[in-house]
Amino acid sequence: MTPQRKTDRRVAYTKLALREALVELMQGQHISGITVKSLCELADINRSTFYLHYRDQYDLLHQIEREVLETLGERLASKQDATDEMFSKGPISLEVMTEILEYARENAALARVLLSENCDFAFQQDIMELAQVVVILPDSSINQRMEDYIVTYGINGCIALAEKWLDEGTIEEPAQVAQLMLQLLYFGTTSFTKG
Amino acid sequence: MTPQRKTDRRVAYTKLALREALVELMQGQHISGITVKSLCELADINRSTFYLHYRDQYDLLHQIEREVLETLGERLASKQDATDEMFSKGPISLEVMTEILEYARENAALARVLLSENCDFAFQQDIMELAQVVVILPDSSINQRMEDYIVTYGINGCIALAEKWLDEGTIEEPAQVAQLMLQLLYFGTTSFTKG
DNA sequence: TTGAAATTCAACACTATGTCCATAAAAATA
DNA sequence: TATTTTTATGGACATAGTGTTGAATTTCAA
Repeated sequence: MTPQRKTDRRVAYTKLALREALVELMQGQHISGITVKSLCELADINRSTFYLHYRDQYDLLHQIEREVLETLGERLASKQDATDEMFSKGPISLEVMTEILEYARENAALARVLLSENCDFAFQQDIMELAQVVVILPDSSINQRMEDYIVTYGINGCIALAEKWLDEGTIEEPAQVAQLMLQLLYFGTTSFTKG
Repeated sequence: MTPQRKTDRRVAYTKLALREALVELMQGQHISGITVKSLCELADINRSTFYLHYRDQYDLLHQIEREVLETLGERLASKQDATDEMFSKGPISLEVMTEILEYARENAALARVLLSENCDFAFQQDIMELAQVVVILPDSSINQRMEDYIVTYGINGCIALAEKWLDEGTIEEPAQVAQLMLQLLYFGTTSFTKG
């Protein structure tokens, strides 16, 4: 009987080292420009060992992405339960957006890389889907095409804002940034204009 | 006396062929994953000839980018003269935004590639700087950090919207899309809500 | 038509790839 | 602790792209 084999310490270390190496290298270049050799040299892992676990650098990246989404999903689940009663199908709540930004801050280096242009996967969309972002108010009078444009606008604006926030060291509090995002999303820039 | 040597037809053809090959390949993959060899095979140009004109694939891309910015800049110059009197330092005008989108539509394949994630250069920022985007109204009461966040949000939202518009075949008219962008920028999503 | 310029072609050393196998090291288990 | 299983290492291999070179060829402009 082999009751769910525990993960070998060596495997755990190998994966951890390669993960950290990838995040470090992706701070400076796009995933498709990163060689398996450079990854292994930085991680001090034999190149043969790499191929024992991953197909290529994309495979490694995707596995990291999957893990992040899973972890974040679990964190959001509890928060969303609380707000589901109020907004069964409404715009994203301040609580959920704040929770996402708090998670991003706690894993800043990783989050920066995954949101950056050095990441080829459509990771951003996944995050926002996870957050059940419904940008448009339910009683809108516009058609589907317009709505899609507006969602695209809002999601990408928020992601770019988050990336800038991370790049500059997350000076503001997550709740503050979440507040800014939602205000921009719903009321635009003129809501910041001096009366 | 060599009075501005005319460009050799052969050189012109070589550059054109390589340009088109790059745009085609970049529809499917990131610039850093494109090999010089594949470029030359698609363009049916000898690899030695490539190196006669460009250092690598990035060099080729940057030259294209420079050319596009120059051409667009000239087109915007005339439009901006007209609006400069009204908004010496205000938000981007509907005319300028429309002009940008018209140019993008006329060069859709190229524009899609340059705005996509397959392009590593910060091409988007350059375009918006060229358009002298001032997102915030001049009499705003917020500080510099907030203003920067808001500009980032707006620019990236607009670019993502434009990219989607291009990807789907530029069904709407440029003026229509420009109108949508400015409304989102200034008044947010709630301005689309049914009264 | 002729000289100049651009392109082609073959060859070069160099580097990364993905795979393989034998060996060594470490972990899990009896 | 001793043994077995698993994992990591190191070397070798053919393959493919890189950037450069020099000679031959083609095309252009005048």
